Amino acid sequence: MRWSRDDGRRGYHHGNLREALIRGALELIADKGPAGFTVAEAARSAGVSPGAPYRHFRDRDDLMADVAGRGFERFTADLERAWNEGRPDPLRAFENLGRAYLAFARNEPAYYAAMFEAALPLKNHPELAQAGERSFAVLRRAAEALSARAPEGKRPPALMMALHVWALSHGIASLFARGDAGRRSLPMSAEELLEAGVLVYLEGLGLMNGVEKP
Amino acid sequence: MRWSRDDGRRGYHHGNLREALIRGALELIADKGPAGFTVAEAARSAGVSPGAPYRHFRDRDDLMADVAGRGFERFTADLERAWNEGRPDPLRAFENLGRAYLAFARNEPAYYAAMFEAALPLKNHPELAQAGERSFAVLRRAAEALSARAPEGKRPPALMMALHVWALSHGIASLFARGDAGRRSLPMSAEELLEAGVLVYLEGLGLMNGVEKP
DNA sequence: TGTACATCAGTGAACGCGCGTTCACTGATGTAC
DNA sequence: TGTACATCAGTGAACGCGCGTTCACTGATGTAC
Repeated sequence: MRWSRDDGRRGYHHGNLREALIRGALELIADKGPAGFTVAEAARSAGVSPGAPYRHFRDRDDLMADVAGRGFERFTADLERAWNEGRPDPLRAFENLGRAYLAFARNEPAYYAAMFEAALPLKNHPELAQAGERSFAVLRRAAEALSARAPEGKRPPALMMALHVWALSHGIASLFARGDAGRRSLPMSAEELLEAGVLVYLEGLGLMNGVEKP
Repeated sequence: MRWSRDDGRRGYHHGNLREALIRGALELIADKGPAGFTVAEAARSAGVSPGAPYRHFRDRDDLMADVAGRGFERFTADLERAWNEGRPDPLRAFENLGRAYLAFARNEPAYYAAMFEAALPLKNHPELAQAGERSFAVLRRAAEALSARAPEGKRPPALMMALHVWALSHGIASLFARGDAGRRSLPMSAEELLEAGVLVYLEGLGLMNGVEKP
């Protein structure tokens, strides 16, 4: 079965309007935030009439949710790649995970904003809530692997660890690493701040025994 | 000098239109977020014509910045009160500070959103940036007092501590304690999550020596 | 290979709406004498 | 105490604008025969 010709030429009419709208939406969100994105302008940026998007999306929220969902998919993939199943060892893999989190927030501010600042009613978008949980699951699995380094009986709860690291990462990302005008300045890089925080936290959990301190 | 009569009756015309507009703006922001707030609706809620607000505020952003600035003032006051100059002891005072942070985010979601989600260009509102720094200064002073508990030479940098705690608090507040539909659910209270995280973090810094663990 | 038909992506005009902001005005209040 | 005047908060109508969404349509493409 073939969806398009082998030379990559687009299909009939506009072709990939759906994709073009998503790309346009991302640019708008990156420029003006989730609230500044409009269907009309996304249509314009795709060179299409204002009614055309409604062939592909029920309404504005539907388009927004699609963007956020794709964001979570990419986010999950990035986090998985960074965690790399705990290689070379859980601690370093965990640090890579943190860096990947901030890198995503920094490099994909539009996706990040759609995912966390669009305030989409999760009840109306269960598939979006699930996509978000898949991202969190990576963090949680990593926390479990790290927790398992501790002697049995002294293992910190992985769910709590994952929540702490998520909150710290999100806090740093939204206070110091976002692209817009509301960003606060910082006397060090967001990545350094996060890495230092995570190391102190793991130390506090007793998970750094036998690891040289930087 | 008297601004109004002793019986509290408002002055001539509307009287405290400025205050009424701020109150209206807060309700709107609480309901629909900073992006959903409009000057027209704030005027309506104050029972006044749509042009009237422009006697008190240059434009929409000016009103928004005023709300955010007041938010920071209250926030600073709440944090100061919770810190209470480090009484009864720095550790407990620090925990009180964390609780006060979350309490503010939870009880004053409109102020909190205006302060952290309105994406006001801080360059155009230097007095707002300063108000934000005064809030942060409370955290920083508290971190300094805590850091001073460690033996000289082993004292962690207070600025870094303050940034970590701020980021963790903000992350928890915006992921789990905000009032709107985008909130994630949580298997424990946001307060418990923050307190546990801060304790682990302080333990990691070696600031919990001689303190009983819960 | 050619033709008739079905499909459906995109058109473009229109709808009702609410916004931010301006402006000449009005009228309640404060004040100088 | 009374009067004339200055002030300025709030009016209400208007502006230009852009939005989300609908709808009858058109025309390019795919497909059945």
